[in-house]
Amino acid sequence: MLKDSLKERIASKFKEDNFDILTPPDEKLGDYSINLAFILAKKNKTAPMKLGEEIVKTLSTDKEISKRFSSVTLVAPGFINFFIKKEFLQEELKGIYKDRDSYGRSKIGRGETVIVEYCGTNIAKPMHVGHLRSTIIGDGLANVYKTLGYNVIRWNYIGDWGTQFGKLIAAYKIWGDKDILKKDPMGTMLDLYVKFHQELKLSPELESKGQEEFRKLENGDPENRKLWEMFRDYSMADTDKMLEILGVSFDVVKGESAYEKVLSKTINSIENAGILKESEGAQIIELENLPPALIRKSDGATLYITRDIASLRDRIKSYKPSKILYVVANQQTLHFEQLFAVAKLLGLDQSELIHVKFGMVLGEDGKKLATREGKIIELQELSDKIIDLAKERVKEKNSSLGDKEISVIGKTVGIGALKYNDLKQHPYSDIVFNWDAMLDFSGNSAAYLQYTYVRLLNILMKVKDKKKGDSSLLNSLEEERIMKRILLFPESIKKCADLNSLNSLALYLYELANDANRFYESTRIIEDKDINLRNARLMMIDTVCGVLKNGLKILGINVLNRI
RNA sequence: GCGCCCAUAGCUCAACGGAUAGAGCGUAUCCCUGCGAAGGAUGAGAUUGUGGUUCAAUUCCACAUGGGCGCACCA
Repeated sequence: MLKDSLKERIASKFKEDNFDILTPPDEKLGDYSINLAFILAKKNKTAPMKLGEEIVKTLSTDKEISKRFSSVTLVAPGFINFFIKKEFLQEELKGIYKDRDSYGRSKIGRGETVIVEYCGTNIAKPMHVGHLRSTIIGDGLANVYKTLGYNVIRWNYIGDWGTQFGKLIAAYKIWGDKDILKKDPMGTMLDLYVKFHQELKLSPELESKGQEEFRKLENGDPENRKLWEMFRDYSMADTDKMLEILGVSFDVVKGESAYEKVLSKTINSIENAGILKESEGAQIIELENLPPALIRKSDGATLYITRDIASLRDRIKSYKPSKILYVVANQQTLHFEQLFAVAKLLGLDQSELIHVKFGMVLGEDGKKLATREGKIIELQELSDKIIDLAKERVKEKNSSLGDKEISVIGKTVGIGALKYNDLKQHPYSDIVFNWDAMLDFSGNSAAYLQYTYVRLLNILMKVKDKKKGDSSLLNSLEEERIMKRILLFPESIKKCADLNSLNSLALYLYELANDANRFYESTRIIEDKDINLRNARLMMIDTVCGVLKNGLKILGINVLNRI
C-alpha cells in the first residue's frame, strides 16, 4: 500500500525507522501524517518545529514522493501531512476492487493451523446468555483467522464430565422421574440441579453424596454411566437445535469425557516429569507465582485441569497448531494461567496458548446470573423473543412482504441483532443485559448495517445498463471518504486477529455504513445525466456492498436482499 | 489478606501513546408529491482523584477511591 512505500521512502532518506504514519481522523487535515520530526528533534536536540520545516523541504523535493503526493506540509510541531494525489488513491481502490473475492485476505496465516475452542456447552444445563458470548466471539474469531488464511479448527469442548454430574445423578436418584424428564428434559435437569443446591444448604451431607456418585461414574459404574449417557443425549439434542438457530457449526465436538480413558496416562506423564507432589492426600503441581494446580482429589477423582492437560496433549499431537485460542469467560483466568504454566513444565508449549477472555453477562439489575439459583436467561427464550420482535418490525415496516419472507427476514435480523449487540462491545467489560437495547433495531445495530446494504443494493438492481466506472471521477468529500474507508477493510480484519477481539471490525462496518448513508442522502445517483459519473458511483456502491456483506459474514451475520 | 480485570456524556458503550475524545439511546430543532425515514442534518452533554514518565497520556507507571472476578479437592 501507499502507506508502506511512503514509510520505506522516508526511512531510507533519514536512516530512521522508528516513527509512525498515522491516518488522521479528519480528511481535511490530509491523508497521512508522520511524527518523524519529534524523534529526530530529540536525537539531535533541536527544536521540533524547525526540524519539521527542514523535513518538509527535503521531502517535497523528493521525486518519488512528489509524484504520489500533491503536497507535504507541516501542520503542528512534529506532524507532517501528506496529501495523496487522487490518481494514486484510485489506483489503490482499483486494486481492491479488481480482487474482490479476496477482501482482507492475506498470507499471514498460510499453512498454519489455529484451534479455536468456544461455546463450551454444559451437559444438563440449557444454553444461556453466558454461552452466547463465547459462541459468538469464538465463531467470529474463527472466521477472522480463516479469512487471514489460517487452517481453522472450530472446537466445542463440552463440559460433560465432573462432580456436577455426580450431583445430578444423586438428585435424579432421590427426586427424579423418567416420564417427567422425558417430557421436558432440559427444564427437569435444571430443576434437579437447582433443587440439589437448595437442599444442600439444609443438609450438607448431600455434597459428599454427589462426590461419591461422580467417583462411581468415573470408576465405570454401569447404572451411573447409563444415566450420564441419557443426560448427555438429551442435552446434545438441545444444543444442536440452538446452534442451528445461531448458524454456528463445529469441526470437532469433543468434551472432557473423551479424555476419561487417558487420564491415568496423563497423570503418569506428570509424575515422570517429576513435578507431581502429594499434599493433604491430593496430588498437585506446584507453580511459580501461582497457587498450586490440583490434579487429583484425595478420593482419587480427577479435576477440570487434569482433563484440560489431557486435551491439550491431544490437540498438539493431532493438529500441531501454531495457536490455540480458548474463548472462555473472565472467571476462569486463574485456571488458564495454571494450565499454561503446567503446559510449559510439561513441554507442551510449542503452540501459542491464548485465553481469549470476556466479561460476564449481568442481569438487568446489574447482578450476577447464577445457574445454581435458577436465575438464568435461557438462550432459547432470548432468541424466540428477539426473532418474534424482528418479525413484527419487518411486517410493520414493509407490508408488501409475504409470511414466508417475513419469517426468513425476521430470523436473520433477530439473530444478527443478538450477535452484533455482543460483538460491538469490548470483550473485557461485563455486559448488563438489557432487553430494550437488545431489541433496538436503530442506531449502531446489525439492522442498520443490513438496512444500509439493502438500500444500496436496491440502487444497483434498478439500473440495468451499468458498465464499469472510472473511479477518478469521484471527487466529492463523501465519495473520497467512502473510498478511503474501503481501503482500511483489510487492516480492520487484521486488527481483530492482533487483539483477539471483533469490536474493531464491527466499528469499522458501522462507520462505513454511516459514510454510505450520508452519501446516499446527499447524492442522487440513478437519474444523473452524466452516465460516466453514474457508473463510477455504482461501482463504488457495489464495492461497499461487497465489504458490508463480507465483513458481516465474518461477524456471523447474514445480509438480505430485502428487509 | 493476596492476585487479576474495570472506571469516559443522564444511560449503554468506542478511541495501535498522537491532532478538535467518537457513537447509540434519551433530549431540542429540521428534512419523505426525491434511488427504502430501520435513514440523514444541526445542537446541548464526558475522560474518578493526586502525582510521575513523554515532544505528546483516556491510553504507560505509582498511590488513593469506587466496582467486578478469582484464590486446593466446582467447572
